[in-house]
Amino acid sequence: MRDLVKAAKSLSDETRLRILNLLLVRECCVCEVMQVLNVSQTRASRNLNLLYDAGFLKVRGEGLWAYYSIDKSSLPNHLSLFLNAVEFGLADNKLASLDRERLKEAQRLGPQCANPLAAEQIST
Amino acid sequence: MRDLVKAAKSLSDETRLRILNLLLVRECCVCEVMQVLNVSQTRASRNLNLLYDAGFLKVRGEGLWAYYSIDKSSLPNHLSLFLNAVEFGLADNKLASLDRERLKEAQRLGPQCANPLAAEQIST
DNA sequence: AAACTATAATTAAATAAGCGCATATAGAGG
DNA sequence: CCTCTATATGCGCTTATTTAATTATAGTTT
Repeated sequence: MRDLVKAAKSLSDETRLRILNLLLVRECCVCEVMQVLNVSQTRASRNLNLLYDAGFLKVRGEGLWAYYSIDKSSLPNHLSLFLNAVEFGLADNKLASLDRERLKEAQRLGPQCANPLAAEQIST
Repeated sequence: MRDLVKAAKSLSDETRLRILNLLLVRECCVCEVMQVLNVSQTRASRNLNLLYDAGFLKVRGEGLWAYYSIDKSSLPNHLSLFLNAVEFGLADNKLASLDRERLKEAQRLGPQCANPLAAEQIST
C-alpha cells in the first residue's frame, strides 16, 4: 500500500507530471528539464529524484551529466498503469504539448544556460 | 493538468485508497466506511468528499444517509485509468483484502455504532 | 593539482494536508 | 414543533511538502 501511496504522491504535482511528459518522449538530463520547464536546478533535480524514488525513472550517469529516463518494459505493473493514466491525461493538454515542442529545441548546455536572467547579468 | 494533479493527489493517501477499495466492491454509506476502516466520522466524510471532488465518486442521498459509489461507466478516461492502477495495486494487498472481508459484515447502523470504545462506554 | 562544472544534499521558510473537536445542517419520527 | 440521528463543515493544531539559497560532491580540463 505504501508503494501505491508513494507513486500517487509522486504524480500529484504539476512539475513532476511535466517531467514525466518529457521523459515519455526521450531521455533527458537535468539541465534539459530546467530549460524546457523553466525551473531552478534545485527544483528539477529534486523532483526528478522524487519520481526516481517512486520507481518511475532510471538514472544513468555519464561524466558530469545525469540522464533520467523511463524504461516502460521494466516498470512494475501498477506503475505502468499509473503511467498510462498520466500519458493519456497529458496527451491533449496545452502546456504538456508546448513542453514537448520546447524539448525539441533543448540543448545540453549545463544549468547556467537555462536561466535567461543569469545570462543577462553576465552580459552586463 | 489541474484535474490530473487533483486526481493523483486524491489517490495519495492510504485512507482514500482503502475507501476506493471498498467502493470498488459496492456502494457504501459513510458509517460503513467508518466501521470497516475504523476511522472517525470526520475522517470518513472528509476523505469521501475529497474523492468525490476529484471526480471518482457519485453520491446519492436517501433520507439521512449518503451513499457513495463508483460508477465506472461514467468516469472520464483518465480517472478510469487511474482507477485501474489502484485496483490492480490493491488486489493482492493484505490490508485491502482484510477490509473487503470486513465489508461483508458491515451494517448500516449509524456512526455511533462504529466506535467500539463508545460502545463500551455505553455499556458501562 | 587547481579551477571549473553538472548535479545532489542540506537548511530554512512558506504553504498545504490531515485530523479531532465542536457545531451546523437536514431529514425522520414522535 | 421538538428531538434524535447521519452526515457535513469551520476552526485550530500538528505534521508534511515544496522550494530557493547555499553548500557539498564528483567528474573534467587545463
